[in-house]
Amino acid sequence: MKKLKPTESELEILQILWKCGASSVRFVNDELNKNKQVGYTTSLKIMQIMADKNLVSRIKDGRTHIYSAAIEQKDTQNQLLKKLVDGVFAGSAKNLVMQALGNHEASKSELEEIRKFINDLEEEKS
Amino acid sequence: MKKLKPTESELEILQILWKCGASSVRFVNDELNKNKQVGYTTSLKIMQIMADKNLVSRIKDGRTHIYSAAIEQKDTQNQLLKKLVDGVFAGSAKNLVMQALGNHEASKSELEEIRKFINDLEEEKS
DNA sequence: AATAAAATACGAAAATATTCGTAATTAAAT
DNA sequence: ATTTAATTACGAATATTTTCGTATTTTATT
Repeated sequence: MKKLKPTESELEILQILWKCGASSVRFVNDELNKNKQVGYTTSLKIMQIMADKNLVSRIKDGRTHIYSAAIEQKDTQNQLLKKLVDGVFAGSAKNLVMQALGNHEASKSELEEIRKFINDLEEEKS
Repeated sequence: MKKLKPTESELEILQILWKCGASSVRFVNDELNKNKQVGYTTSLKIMQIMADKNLVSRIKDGRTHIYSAAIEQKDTQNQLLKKLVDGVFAGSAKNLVMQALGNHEASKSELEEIRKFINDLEEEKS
C-alpha cells in the first residue's frame, strides 16, 4: 500500500489530473493525444497500474471510472526537485536556481516576483 | 553517432566523471559502492554502453580503459532542468525557482548572490 | 615460460516500463 | 429485447534498463 515514485508516463497523466481535476480515461487520453499519439488502452492500462500503486484513486460514474491524483503536486515537485538538486547540481539549490534563471526562461515580471520573494526570505532570516 | 539522454545509472557515473575527472572502471565502481552495492561487471557494462552511446570516451592505459565524460555537465543540467520545468512545473521556471528556494533553504549569503544575479538580469531586460 | 591477478568482452537473465490486441462488461439506442 | 457503442479487464508482446556470470585477453609476478 506504499506510494511509489511515478514513472515518466505516469507523471504525464498526473500533470493532467492536477491541472484538470478528476477525469475519465477518455479525457486523459484525449489530452495526451494533443501532444503525442497514444492508444486508449495504453492510457487505461497505465492508469490502472497507477491505481494499484495508489498514485491515483478512482470512483465509478456509470460505466466510467473517474480518476483523481492521490499524491500532491507540491510533494511530487519537491521530491523531483530534491533529486535533481542532489543528483545533478551537487546539492546546491543556488546552482540550480541561477542556472534556471540564466536560461532566460523567466520574463521581467516573473523576475520581479522572484526578487520580491527573495527579499521576503532575507527579511525572515535577519 | 547521436548522443542519447543518459539513464539514471548512467547519470550516477557521469556525476563521478564530472567530479573526479577521467577514471578507470575500478575507480568508478569503488565510488559507486560508497553509496550502494553494485558489482564490478555491472559498472563496466554500463560504462561500455555509455561508450557506445558516446556519453563517454575512453583511452587505453595498459590493460585499463580510462573513461571521460563526453557530454558537458552544464548541458546535461540544462536538459534535465528543462524537462523538470516542462514536465512537472507546467513550463514555469518561476514556479520551480520559488519552490526550490522555499524548501532547500539557501543560506543568507546565497540568497544575496541570487538576488544580485536577478537584479543584473532585470537590468539587462530594461 | 608458467602462473596468477586484473581487466575487458560477451551474452543472457532479471527487473521495469510501455504498448496494445482481444475479450468481457456495461450502458445506451433502436 | 436486440443491437450498438463505450468502457474496463486481462494478458501478452515489446522495449528498455539493470545486473551479473563466464570466458577471454592482457599484464604482472614468480
